[in-house]
Amino acid sequence: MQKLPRSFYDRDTILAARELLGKLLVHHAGGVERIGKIVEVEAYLGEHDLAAHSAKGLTERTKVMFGPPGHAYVYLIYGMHHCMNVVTEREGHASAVLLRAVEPVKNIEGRTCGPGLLCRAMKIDRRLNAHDLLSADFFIAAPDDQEKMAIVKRPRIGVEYAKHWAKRHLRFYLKGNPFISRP
DNA sequence: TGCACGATGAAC
DNA sequence: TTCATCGTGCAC
Repeated sequence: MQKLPRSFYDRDTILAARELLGKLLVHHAGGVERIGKIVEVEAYLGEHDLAAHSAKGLTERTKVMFGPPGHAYVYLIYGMHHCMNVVTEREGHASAVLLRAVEPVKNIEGRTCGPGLLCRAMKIDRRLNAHDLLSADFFIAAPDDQEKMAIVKRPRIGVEYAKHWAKRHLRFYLKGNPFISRP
């Protein structure tokens, strides 16, 4: 298991999103190490992407997306669910990758097939917002034995308001994986 | 200071 | 299809 370097995040968001599939999300909390394999993601490309939170510009909430790559952007949605993103590209370019589903690997209880569910199962909440993913307690790593899997491209979920951006295939998941949030 | 509205999930 | 529930962003 090899922790991903800063350079993994400091590049094209679509490329980073696709390569995050199959990687391991690791969170140490309360003396417990929880690990999930990332199987579904969505790319949010920056201020010009009408589906991205950063389309509203630099605000208190979105400032993490404008920050340096390799940090977590965690927010509360619908007043009750948390969503976890990985900030990508150079500082000032407000892009990120939303983690939509993971496959349980270690110490995972409950379902993980959805952005809110995976945060609940891995004990991720807003306290981890802006957390550096090159830290010791919260990071993403490449497994020692990652097999090459076919990737499916689909439109993103729940962003119908984003005009033509809603049609773009910026959702990626591992073909045939049973933990995908929706087909 | 008030208010409309979600990058969701679960129930009906 | 409906609803729970609250932080954020923007209008007043």
